[in-house]
Amino acid sequence: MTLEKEYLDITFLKDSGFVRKRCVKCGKYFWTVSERDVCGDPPCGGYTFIGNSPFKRSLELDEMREFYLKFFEERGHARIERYPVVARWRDDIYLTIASIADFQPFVTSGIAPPPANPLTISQPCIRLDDLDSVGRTGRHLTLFEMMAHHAFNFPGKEVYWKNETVAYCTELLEKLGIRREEIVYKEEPWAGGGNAGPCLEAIIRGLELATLVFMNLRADEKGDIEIKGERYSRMENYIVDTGYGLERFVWMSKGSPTVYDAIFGGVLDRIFQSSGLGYLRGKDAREIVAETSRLAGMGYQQDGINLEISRKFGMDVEDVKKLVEPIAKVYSLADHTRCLLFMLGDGLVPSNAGGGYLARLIIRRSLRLAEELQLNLELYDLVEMHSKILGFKFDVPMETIEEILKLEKDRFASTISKGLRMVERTIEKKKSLGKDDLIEFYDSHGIPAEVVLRIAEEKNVRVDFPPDFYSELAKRHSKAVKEKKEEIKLSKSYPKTEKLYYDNPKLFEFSARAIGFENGFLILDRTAFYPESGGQDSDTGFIISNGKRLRVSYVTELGGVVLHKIDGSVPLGEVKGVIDQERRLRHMRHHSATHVLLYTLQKLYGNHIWQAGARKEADKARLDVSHYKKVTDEEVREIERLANREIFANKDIRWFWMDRIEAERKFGFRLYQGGVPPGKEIRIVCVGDDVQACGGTHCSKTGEIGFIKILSVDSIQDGVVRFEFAVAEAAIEAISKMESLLKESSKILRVEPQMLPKTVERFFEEWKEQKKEIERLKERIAELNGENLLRTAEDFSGLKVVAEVIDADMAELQKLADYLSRKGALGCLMAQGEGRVFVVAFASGNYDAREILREVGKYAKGSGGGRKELAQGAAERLLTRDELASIIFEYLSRKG
RNA sequence: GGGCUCGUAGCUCAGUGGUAGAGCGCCGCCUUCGCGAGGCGGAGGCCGCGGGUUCAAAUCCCGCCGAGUCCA
Repeated sequence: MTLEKEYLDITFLKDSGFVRKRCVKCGKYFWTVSERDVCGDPPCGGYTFIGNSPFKRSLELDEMREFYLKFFEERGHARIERYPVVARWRDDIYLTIASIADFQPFVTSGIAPPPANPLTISQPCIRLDDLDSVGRTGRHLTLFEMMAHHAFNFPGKEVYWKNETVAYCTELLEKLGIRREEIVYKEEPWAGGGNAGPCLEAIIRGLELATLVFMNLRADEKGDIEIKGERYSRMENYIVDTGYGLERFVWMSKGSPTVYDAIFGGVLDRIFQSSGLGYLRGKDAREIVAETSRLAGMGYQQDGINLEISRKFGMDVEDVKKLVEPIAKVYSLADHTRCLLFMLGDGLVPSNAGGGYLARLIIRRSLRLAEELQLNLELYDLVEMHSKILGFKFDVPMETIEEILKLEKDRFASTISKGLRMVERTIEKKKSLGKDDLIEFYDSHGIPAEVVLRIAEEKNVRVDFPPDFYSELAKRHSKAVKEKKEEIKLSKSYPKTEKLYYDNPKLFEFSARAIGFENGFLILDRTAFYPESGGQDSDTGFIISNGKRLRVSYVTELGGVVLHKIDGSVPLGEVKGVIDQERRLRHMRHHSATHVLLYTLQKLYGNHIWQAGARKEADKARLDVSHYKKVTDEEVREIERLANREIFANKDIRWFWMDRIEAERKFGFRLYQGGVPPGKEIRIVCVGDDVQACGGTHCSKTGEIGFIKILSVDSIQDGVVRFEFAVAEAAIEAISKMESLLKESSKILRVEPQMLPKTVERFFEEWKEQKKEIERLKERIAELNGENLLRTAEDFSGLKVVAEVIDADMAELQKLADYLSRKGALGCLMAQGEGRVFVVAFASGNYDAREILREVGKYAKGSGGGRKELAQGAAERLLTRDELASIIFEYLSRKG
């Protein structure tokens, strides 16, 4: 089955004079009221709006945004605030890539209701897939605002569907001054993120301004609809998912050469001025840039564009490049710095891994662009300018953004200078470079290939850029197959377990009915056992059934059903549950303390601090947070002090259920530190002044936490700091442990604990001093012994031959042998060691110490090796002096 | 989340199983009226930590800690 007939029942189109046609060039279907026979979507047509806008008047970003949102507000849509560009509510993407991403997965799947229905929003989105095209094509942006209206339809409760959507779009475009004859609706099935559906693209003068998706399919291996090679089946609910490109509307309204000229005016001026490229703003340059946009819009690649331009304007291709490339860099930089404003402003912290890497990637590209343009400004100056022009409010203050950018600049500079040294050394050593070197420099050390090539050229080493560089690189990163976690499967379906711990976390005994028992897991109708979730370890305890006590060792949850792991088996019927109170109380204290600590960190450092992970156990807890700097020891003490203040203030801890939309409106996204829970109602936990969505068990006053002790602070990756801490008894235990370490150590050194640092330092210094002294003495002993041995050495045709069994360790033997060989002697020494016999042999001239050692080894059952002058090894049997001597003389006479 | 690279003197780094090195910096002496430069000499190392293999490990293997980097 195909989606074809999905387009035929849009009566609005027919009623409004639109006719379905098949493009004579690409063969795809489109709707139009005009006589045209091509769809006009590149490459079946090109941009015809540059320098010739179909709009009534030109609009700025905020004018266009407001026009759009107001248009839909007036037509019954609720205006929704934008979501962050950092998609913390998703575990499958790092960045918000579309307006619909705001509502996935819970709203689109029907688990949670939409914040309003229908709604309209202008959602900033970041897409880095076409990073290389940004600045070059005239239309690609890393960050853009997707204006949208959404309607979520459920069986028996339809808001509106295809007709209304297309009607709205048509009306909106006409209100902006676009004549109906200009509008093309092209049929193009859409798929993405596990959903799909029919879609109409609104194309005006060659530019796709809007995409109207009618999402009514979900990915399904057994589905009967195939789109782009994947199979789908129909969903019960169906969603209007539109996307109107704010920047494209503004572009078209102005008819400027590129989208960048339309939206970055002031910033572009500033970059051109500060980089000495002002001359590229002339009229000729504008015409050439406009032409590159048209060509890129037609699908031409960079080389093709340059060639066409050179033909059309009668220029040399190299001259075209010299003109076009710097301009593309200016555009990219303007784009990237705006993207950074949103990334950093919404709290993304640069990192070497995870989502933060995307921020670092953009920062480093920007720094490189700035350098290539010899920009006389800091990145921050541009970011700040974007901020002032946009007038958006961000979570993270501009001072923090400035500091982050400064730190990242320094970091990048040190990486590059380290890299340059490394490349120079390698060239020095190898005198040549190959493909593998280039790949390793980039992949392991972050040095771009063009930088390596430049240095190689300076050093007069010829290196060719391997054509398969990127494919080779990709090969190195080919994905490893992910191991799937083993999941517990239940044979029957059970009603959701009633969770008693939500209301009363201090309920430690309860009665319930056993309604299932599978694979060692007991299922109850209600329970006070807390299943492992939200980073909090599960409870343990007992189930009492028919007077028998059965241990509960682990508790987990599967789709709302709580599973109790039981040693033994339980018959169905009435049971009593008893929870390990001490363990649970520790979990509760650690959980409440985690909230206190996070709150403290956010207060101290700012809103870029987000929970990046957490774990609460009985003995300790840990909290990972995003932060762009290392935390100093002084800061740790301050954090500890402030967190304990919150505890000593004995503030109330409260929890309640709340409508999620209301909660989001009231508290914002900062609620979702531990992730976004599903459902219409969410549980809100207030620990003092901290508010979070949380399903965990908590104390009723912060004072119950007792006190908090931070045990360690580590950086688990750039931009993520891990705090390990303990509270109350667990803290006392941890402190006792450290205390006993101190006591034990001071007992060994026989000093008071407060003297430990000084004493340890003294001992360490003395130890080093004495080690050196011993070394010197051994040297001296070796010399003295060596002199003696030389005096008693036997003579073999003028050669002094030494063969002795002495009392020494390996180090002494070696020094002795070294001395003797330097004096021109030859021979072998043996000494009884622990469990084996040490042997050294030494020689000079034509003789080889290794051969002597081998001869001795034959008799003494030993092995070893070394250099020609000095060899060492070990043997099983200690030989006598005479035995040794005869082996050596035999060797000497054989050698001649 | 996955891959790769690196932890050796204060700093930058050599060192492919056999006595731990270089350059810079530091200290002393010579030279100079003094400084710089030069010459000579010297101090400075748990070779990241813990196991293992081996007669022998900075070097090979495993684990941990730390730093860097690329990809998603």
